[in-house]
Amino acid sequence: MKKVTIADVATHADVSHATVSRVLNNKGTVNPILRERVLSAVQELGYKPNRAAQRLRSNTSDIIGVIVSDIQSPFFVSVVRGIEDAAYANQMNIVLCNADEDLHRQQTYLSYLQAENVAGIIVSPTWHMNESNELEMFQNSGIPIVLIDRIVQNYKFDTVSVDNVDGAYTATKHLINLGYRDIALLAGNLKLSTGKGRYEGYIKAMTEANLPIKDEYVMFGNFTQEDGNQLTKELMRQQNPPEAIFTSNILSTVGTLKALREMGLTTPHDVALIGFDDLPMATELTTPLTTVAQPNIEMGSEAVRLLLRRLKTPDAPVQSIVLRTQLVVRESCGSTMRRNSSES
Amino acid sequence: MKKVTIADVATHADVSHATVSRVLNNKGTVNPILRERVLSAVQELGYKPNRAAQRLRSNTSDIIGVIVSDIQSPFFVSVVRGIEDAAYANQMNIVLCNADEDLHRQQTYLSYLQAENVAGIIVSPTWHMNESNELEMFQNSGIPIVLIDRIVQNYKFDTVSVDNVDGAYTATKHLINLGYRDIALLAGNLKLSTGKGRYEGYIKAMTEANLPIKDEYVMFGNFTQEDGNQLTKELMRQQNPPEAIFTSNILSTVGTLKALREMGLTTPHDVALIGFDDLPMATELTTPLTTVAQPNIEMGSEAVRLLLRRLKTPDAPVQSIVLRTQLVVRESCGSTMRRNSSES
DNA sequence: TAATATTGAGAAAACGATTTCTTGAAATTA
DNA sequence: TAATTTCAAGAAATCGTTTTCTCAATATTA
Repeated sequence: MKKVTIADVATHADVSHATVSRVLNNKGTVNPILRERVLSAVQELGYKPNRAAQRLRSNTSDIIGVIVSDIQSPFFVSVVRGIEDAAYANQMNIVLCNADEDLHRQQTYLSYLQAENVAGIIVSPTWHMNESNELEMFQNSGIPIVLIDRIVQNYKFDTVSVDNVDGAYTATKHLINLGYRDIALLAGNLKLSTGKGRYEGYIKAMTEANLPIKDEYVMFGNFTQEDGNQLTKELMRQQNPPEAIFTSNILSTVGTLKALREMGLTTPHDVALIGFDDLPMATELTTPLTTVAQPNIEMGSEAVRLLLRRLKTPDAPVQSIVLRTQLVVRESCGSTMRRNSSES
Repeated sequence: MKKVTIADVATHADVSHATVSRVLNNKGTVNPILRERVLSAVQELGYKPNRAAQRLRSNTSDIIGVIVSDIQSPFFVSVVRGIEDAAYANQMNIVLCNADEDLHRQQTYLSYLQAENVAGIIVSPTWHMNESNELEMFQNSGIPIVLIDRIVQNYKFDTVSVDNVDGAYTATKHLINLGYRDIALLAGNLKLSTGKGRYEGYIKAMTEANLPIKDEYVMFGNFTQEDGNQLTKELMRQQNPPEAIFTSNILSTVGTLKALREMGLTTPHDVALIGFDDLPMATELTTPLTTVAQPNIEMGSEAVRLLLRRLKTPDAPVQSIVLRTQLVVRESCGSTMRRNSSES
């Protein structure tokens, strides 16, 4: 019931508590006999050092704060998995915070983590970010920050991201190669590095192929399932609906899938579909989904690696890791353009 | 750069640090003028109380430890979401630990959380549990534990679970009502309350309908996707494969879905399928999946509620909350038994 | 053997808060 | 006005560690 402290161990082993500390931390030298006494006293009493006291004294923490903008997104789920595994492997723990795409909530968590004096923070900031400068206070706070997935430029933080332009380019190009010309983009918020990069990749592929970029085919949402659903319906209800859709994040893709089903449309028959970021169930869908897959787990572990590196060498130059995406061809784009057959 | 402490605020406001503390915690009485001075000093210096110091002194924590056995399971993802939301609403934070169905890892985390002196722990224990008594030390440790989803009987902890027997009974009954007789069960480990309860519900429904329980139709796995995949293949390769399968957890269901696809079988044509626990993508699958849905989010929030209750009233009687499941009929069981037509 | 170096371990300081103790001043009462 | 109560705020203790300081005992060197 009562908390057992280092003093209890000391009296039980008949030494000073300084000696107990020395034994436990392998600092200094201590007589093997006393060491043995201490060790068995620790064992006997089930002593566990109080982390709060340790943290207060040594001013270090083994906690990594993780702030994601949507804890339920399959993308973040696997990123967090990657972080957790890497953290555990390095005897660190994570406190998981779900900002839920809410700036105020993100602020609350950042402030909390700072007061908590965590070792570092891995954050995928909400898209409201640029409007103010919440991360400012961390610039010189001594608490290192690693940005993951969503990068904001204004700060000198280590970052882990994916080559969004290239991924989107690859996706769009894939559609073009299959013969599609009227290709729609479900874009994300351009304030987001991901939204911006994927938009640019789309533009690049289209212009390179001399295809017109039509305003009515480029829909901007906020990377949510609801937006994906809504915008897809708008898209497909137009007089000339697109032949293909590139949904530029996973939640939009899910929204699109649901919208198409609700409208009684199928892929690739009625419209081709390629998504950004893979889905565990992608192979089991009505039509197995073609996507540009991200190395989610790896993103997580890389973020931890960067964080640990910075903790070890605080003055190392800022590092930005850009991982590559991978095109995973399944069936939702067909093997060639189907427009003619579908219009027959 | 330098950490700003209460002493800094005190000198800046030209008061003692006791006064600063009083202002910040609204304890005792303090002259409005000084209060104002303190408040603006806090503002000016950007002072944030050091949590480690607070925790050490007051011996309280606002952290809830959460240990799940698989951070990537859609089930736990939404449970955690429920926990996170409820925690945030009560100014508490969660540190998320993924035991990954590994007893040693679970132990490490439990020990960590205890040393960390968290306010309480919500845990869904791994199925290796009964073999030893890891939770023993928490019996009188003053750190309340809430068991969620998987219940172990030996301890006097508050629990949140689902009526597994009833849910499985409902699922099996649903299949029986549709005319299926050769109904297979993908059971989980019987050491797990969930595995056991769902097994019992199946048995109950079968015996009640006077249907034989055939050994070759009851497969035991460990609630993993791999087991689901493997066992389904064994099941369907038998001379007389079942007409219907009840997969008793979400990961088995996913495994089964993949197995069926790999074998070129479809639901409900070749075999009917009903799962336990719903899936976000259930409606978008090749055949929309019929399931017994669990109130995942609610389970999470209830667990937090129980924890907070116990923190407030440590001696309240142990409470066990049992939530109900809900049958969600979609298409994977067909609208009636198809055996005859499929054999034509 | 005397002088110095090394070692071992207790005493005490420090980390940054909260809370109790204490005291001087102001306010109330007789 | 003197005695007593109330109040406001500083001084000091406390939480449980880690680490520095200190000093006695032993080992090493000349």
